[in-house]
Amino acid sequence: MSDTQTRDFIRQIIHDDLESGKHSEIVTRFPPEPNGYLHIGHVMSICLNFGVAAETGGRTFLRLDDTNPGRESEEYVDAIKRDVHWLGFDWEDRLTHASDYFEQLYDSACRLIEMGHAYVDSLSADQIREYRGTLTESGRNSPYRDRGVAENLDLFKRMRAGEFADGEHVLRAKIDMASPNMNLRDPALYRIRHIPHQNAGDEWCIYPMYDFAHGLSDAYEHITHSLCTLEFEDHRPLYDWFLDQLEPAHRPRQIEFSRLNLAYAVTSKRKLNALVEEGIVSGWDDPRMPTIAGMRRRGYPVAALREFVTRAGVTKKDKLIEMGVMENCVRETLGDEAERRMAVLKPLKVVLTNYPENKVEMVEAMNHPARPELGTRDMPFSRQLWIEQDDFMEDAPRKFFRLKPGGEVRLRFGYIIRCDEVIKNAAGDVVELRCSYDPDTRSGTGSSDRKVKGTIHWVSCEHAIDASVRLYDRLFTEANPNSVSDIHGVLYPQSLETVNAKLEPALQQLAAGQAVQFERLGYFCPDEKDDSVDARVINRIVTLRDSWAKLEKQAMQQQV
RNA sequence: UGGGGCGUAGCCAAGUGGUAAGGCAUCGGGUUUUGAUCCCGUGUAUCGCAGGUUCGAAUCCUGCCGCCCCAGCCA
Repeated sequence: MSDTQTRDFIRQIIHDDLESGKHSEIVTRFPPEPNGYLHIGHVMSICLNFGVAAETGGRTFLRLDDTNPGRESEEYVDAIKRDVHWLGFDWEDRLTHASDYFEQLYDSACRLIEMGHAYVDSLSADQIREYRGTLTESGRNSPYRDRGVAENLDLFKRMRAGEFADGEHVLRAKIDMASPNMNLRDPALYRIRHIPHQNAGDEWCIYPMYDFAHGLSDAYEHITHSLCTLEFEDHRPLYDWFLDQLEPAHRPRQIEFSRLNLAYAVTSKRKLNALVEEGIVSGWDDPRMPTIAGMRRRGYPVAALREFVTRAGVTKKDKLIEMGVMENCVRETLGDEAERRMAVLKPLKVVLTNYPENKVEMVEAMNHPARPELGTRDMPFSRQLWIEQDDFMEDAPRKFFRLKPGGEVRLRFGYIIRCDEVIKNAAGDVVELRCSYDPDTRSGTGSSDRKVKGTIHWVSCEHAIDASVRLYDRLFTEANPNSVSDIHGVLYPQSLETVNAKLEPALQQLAAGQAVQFERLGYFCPDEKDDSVDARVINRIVTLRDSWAKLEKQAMQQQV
């Protein structure tokens, strides 16, 4: 990053620390708890932590913050590693766990006891809550607060040895029960949990709390800048308190930034988990989920995600970013990269009455209008074609320049056709169009320059491939579902629509994870789990921008 | 009614005492065999409000208002 560019406030601090010589190398860490899948909010943190280190030639640790074995699991550890890698970041040999430091943490706790800064409390959880006071009233000292050093040390050792049941005792820091900052009212340091740990096995039955473990882990790893979200801001005095008391060789600095919230998406782990548990979505990687796994399966490119968090910025202001920003990032990267193909999502049959019965000709179609080097492909053209239902309207408004009775339209890369007859079923639905084509208008030939207002996409019936296409939309009707206590009331029932689509033959070769643009519709890619050569299952990543749909919507609103 | 943080256009966001960048959205227009892309143009922002300091304030001071976070043996 050049000096003339503006830096966010964290990069500014880091820049200053390098310039002043406070640090010669920047070391950061991304510290997820393995109790759920990573989501869009984590993308921000990952890009920030790995980004600032990479930009300054520093290093970043991927540290699994696994201090609460009751809700952590191997599955989440694996998913986290996969997701960070997929985003393009490499921790090399710096994959660590808070649990790697349990022994050192235990020693530090003993030292705190020896210094008279920690004690074993034997109050119950409920009693501790009572003694803590409220936001406006100070707390009271526990009757066990003045136990002697020897007794505390003995009890703590016996806690570790497994002599007590869960909840019988807890190790607490001795700070200030009258502090206006609740975090300083003798916070818990260790609790007893007789359950095995995903990484440490059953070596321990006492586990450190986040506040105690986090800052010290940062110190052990020589982290220079410990970046976290705003809700930890009033933990910083506690973070610093541990460093002040224990004086580790390296002193990290905690800096807080605001979380990134995406409109119409939840990032609360509890709510994400509920969506999965209750079967509202198919899993953590459901393409509608704002999880990294979900977005990957949906087909969002890494470059788009990284661009998105860059556009969101790093500040301390609460933010709720419009879905359109994300969609645009996806469109921009895919617009450049994705080859074009044709597919019909909601088919309507067109018969070209003046086209020979058994004739098939190949028309040449460009793979990318702005990148001729990507070449062309041949598409079969024949008497019976599928077109999009939305591309025909019986009583069309003046500005509708697609097919209408008596009207003309160009078939992309093919001929101009005219709609002569509309066939309906008994219910009055349009089931087929009889059209005639103009043989002089074949695309690319000398006489093909006759102009018509509209161009529509099509697929030859005889050659079409059937596919199940999943059309995704937002999961919620509420812009900020994070703020809603019961998400069930704000679920969007149409978040998934599956259609039986018709694909052009070249799509047979579409590989897993390969995104293409279906012309005039949007960007699509095969589903990484459900797609197969025999039964294609394709996800819609995002629609194309659609100014016609916008006009229609405005017209509707004006009528109301 | 304790403590901490934040308030610049619809959504993000620069700006750090010298007269409000940029992006996305919006709205016009042009090009176009994707109503896409691309290209042009488009914003009376009382810089949360009110006072004060100053030749000069989004930037400094005071008071107020609004929003977010904290009373887990969660992170």
